[in-house]
Amino acid sequence: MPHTANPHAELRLERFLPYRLSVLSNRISQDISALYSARFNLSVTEWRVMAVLGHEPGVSANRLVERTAMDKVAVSRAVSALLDKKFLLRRVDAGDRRRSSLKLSAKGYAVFDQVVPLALALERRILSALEPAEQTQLLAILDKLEAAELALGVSE
Amino acid sequence: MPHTANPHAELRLERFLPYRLSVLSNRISQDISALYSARFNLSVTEWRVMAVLGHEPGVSANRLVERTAMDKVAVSRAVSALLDKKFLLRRVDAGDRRRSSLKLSAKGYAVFDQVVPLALALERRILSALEPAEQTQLLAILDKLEAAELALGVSE
DNA sequence: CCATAGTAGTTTCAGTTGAAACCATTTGCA
DNA sequence: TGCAAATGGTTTCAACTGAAACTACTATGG
Repeated sequence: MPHTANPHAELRLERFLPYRLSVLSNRISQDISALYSARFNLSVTEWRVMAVLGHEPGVSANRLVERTAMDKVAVSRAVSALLDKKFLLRRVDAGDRRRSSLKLSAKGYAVFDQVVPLALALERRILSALEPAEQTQLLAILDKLEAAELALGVSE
Repeated sequence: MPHTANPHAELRLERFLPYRLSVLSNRISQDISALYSARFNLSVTEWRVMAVLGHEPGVSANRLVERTAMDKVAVSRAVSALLDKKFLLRRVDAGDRRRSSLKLSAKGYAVFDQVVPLALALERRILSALEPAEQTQLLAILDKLEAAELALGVSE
């Protein structure tokens, strides 16, 4: 039975790609943050900073900004919170005294070494919902979307 | 040349699925919101509420919460902002006076009808970075991940 | 050298957010 | 009935956020 045409634009939010990505990614981020937020009293921003420093010790705050896609205010605050918690060491750069070099302290590494396996396990658990072929496809798709998004955005 | 083993856990943020999803989805959300935030003075939350109501007129605030994955405080505020802007009509439910039924006003539909095509065009533009086969794959993968995430989370 | 411009990082301030408390109403059920 | 529990929705309050202003330092061009 044909019905009267809807005179308005059609959009089904639950089929709309950007919306789906946003909801999915927020839910996953929450799951991940549940791994460390309560146990180690870390915010998402703080954890991201630690994650970069665990892999790339000695970088500057500025480089953290590039690597984490967070803004410099957020990074500055995360770094100072982590310094308060003694998870980080800061050394002012001899050559350029505006800049300083950051790395995890022993205490910071202790946390990092506990969180990383949990995070990787959760990632595997999520991926395990997919066939091996789909896992490969997803990675390829993400590469392309990231590249396209950079091209798109140029974010004024 | 073999190097000394890194004694610490290994995590490369830029290869870590949850992180990649989060960055990608935030960038895309920003692109979308650029379509309506300045022009129509809408926040993301407000737009989402309008998007649901454009498709499902007459639902309650509570149902908006289910459908948008936003919390009820956010929905409550978005609804009241949209009422102020005269984009929405509210009618208290006769049967249950705690509840009310919401829909877009003519003014609201005018905005909705302008934004929807822009949003869909952007979605197509993003998907056009992928081969047709990949587009299909992505949708299948999203379905599975969403289902798995629901199973995982149970998000207390 | 000095002055101007640029960069690294921090602080301020004005929103925005969400958890918890709240109010109004309805639903069970003794 | 009538009263405790549940539900729809709003308000409050404290924490979080980002743009813009700021401090400190370095680079550059005259």
